[in-house]
Amino acid sequence: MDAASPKRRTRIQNERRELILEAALEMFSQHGFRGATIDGIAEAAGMSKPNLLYYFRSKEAIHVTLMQRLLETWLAPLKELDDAGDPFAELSGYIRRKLEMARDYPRESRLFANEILQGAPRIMPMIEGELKALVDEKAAVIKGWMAAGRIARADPYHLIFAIWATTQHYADFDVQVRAVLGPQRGGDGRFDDAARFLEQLFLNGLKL
Amino acid sequence: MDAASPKRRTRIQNERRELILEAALEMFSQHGFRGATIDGIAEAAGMSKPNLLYYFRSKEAIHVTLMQRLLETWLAPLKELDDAGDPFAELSGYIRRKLEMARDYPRESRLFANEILQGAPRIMPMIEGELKALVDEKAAVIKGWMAAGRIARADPYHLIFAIWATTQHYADFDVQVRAVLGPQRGGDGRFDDAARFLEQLFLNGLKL
DNA sequence: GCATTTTTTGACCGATTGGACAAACGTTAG
DNA sequence: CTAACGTTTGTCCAATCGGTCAAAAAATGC
Repeated sequence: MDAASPKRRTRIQNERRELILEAALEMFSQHGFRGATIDGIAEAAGMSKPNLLYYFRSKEAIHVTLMQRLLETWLAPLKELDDAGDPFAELSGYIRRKLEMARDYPRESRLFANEILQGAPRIMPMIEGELKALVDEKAAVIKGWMAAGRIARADPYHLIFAIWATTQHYADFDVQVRAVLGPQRGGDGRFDDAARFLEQLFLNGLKL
Repeated sequence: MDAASPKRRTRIQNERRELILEAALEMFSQHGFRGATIDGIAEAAGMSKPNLLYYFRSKEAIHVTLMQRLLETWLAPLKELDDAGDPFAELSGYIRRKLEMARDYPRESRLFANEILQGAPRIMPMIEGELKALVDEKAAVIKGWMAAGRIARADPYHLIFAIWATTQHYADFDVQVRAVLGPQRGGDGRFDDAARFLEQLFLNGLKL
């Protein structure tokens, strides 16, 4: 069986595949799936198009590999939300981790945003599967905190959406954020300002 | 002078241009600028490609027209924020209007999101001009409310970003929201649930 | 060393892209 | 009715798209 056999890869294969995925992340996150081209990715990766297609059989194969990796990174911060911890500390930590991801991995955030914007044609199963399951689980945790009177009552799903939206905004809408804040305030400090604001908004908003 | 002359248009020209813009909104918002094709837009508008190019000289001309219209609609809700009104009522009204726009004009929201995601290559001047000026003005209004001790102190720019992010999320990430909420909770009621949650979050978050 | 396997490339393919053009077709004012 | 103008289309174009293929070049195992 070919398909089931574990893929043995040479040193060069590992290196070149990383190069390609790095270049593809740049292109897909900026232009979307249809907007990105194999020629463009190949050029950015410093190799010829047939050479790229020697390592990935198609454009979609690159995208699939990228999305699979992405989702693991993506779900990690929410997985850390701990039932047994202090609700405010847990939520505060989650917001901080998500904001750090927007700061350190903006291209991954935009890649994800592009896919969802286009109707999630290639990752719908993962959204309805893994992601929904995890959100259901953590929403129940938050609901537990509310029922125990430890934080104010609010819809836990929409709370999670709000955390996603506000944090990812600083990656997905980065050029707008920087343009509106101007040269001074739009500098490196903008993430610290955002962290302070979001901490206040969510923690105050959930006070009893 | 040709460029400066006011464009006189026949009845048919007005009708067909509207048809094209409607079809283009659908395509651009789903696939981005590069991902959308003239052939696709023409087919969706029910006409041949050369016929479409009789009404718009190029793909970019359609996009520019669409973006110009969009920005007016886009800035309207924030423009209504009234210095003289009650701060909580004003902010609450602004959130409600933005959420209604996400519900009623999701394609416009996604068109805007696509453009910003790609680095705003075609509307950067408007972002740095009109949009920044309006945000500066309204941020000053909010700052005034804070200085007067009418709402809690917080960064007004990041407050506006947070309102944008949370409301537009329900248009831009609609498929994800619906998938996570599931068939029952993801129905028509999701916008009412979102409205209730955001009202609580922001108003509680800004209480003194 | 040599034979085998892996890697790289130039040339090429059919399909699609954005757009040009002239000819044909409709509409309408006089 | 007819001339002028507005509208529509079929055909064509060069460029680019995703992808193939055979052959050359480089690395590797012995």
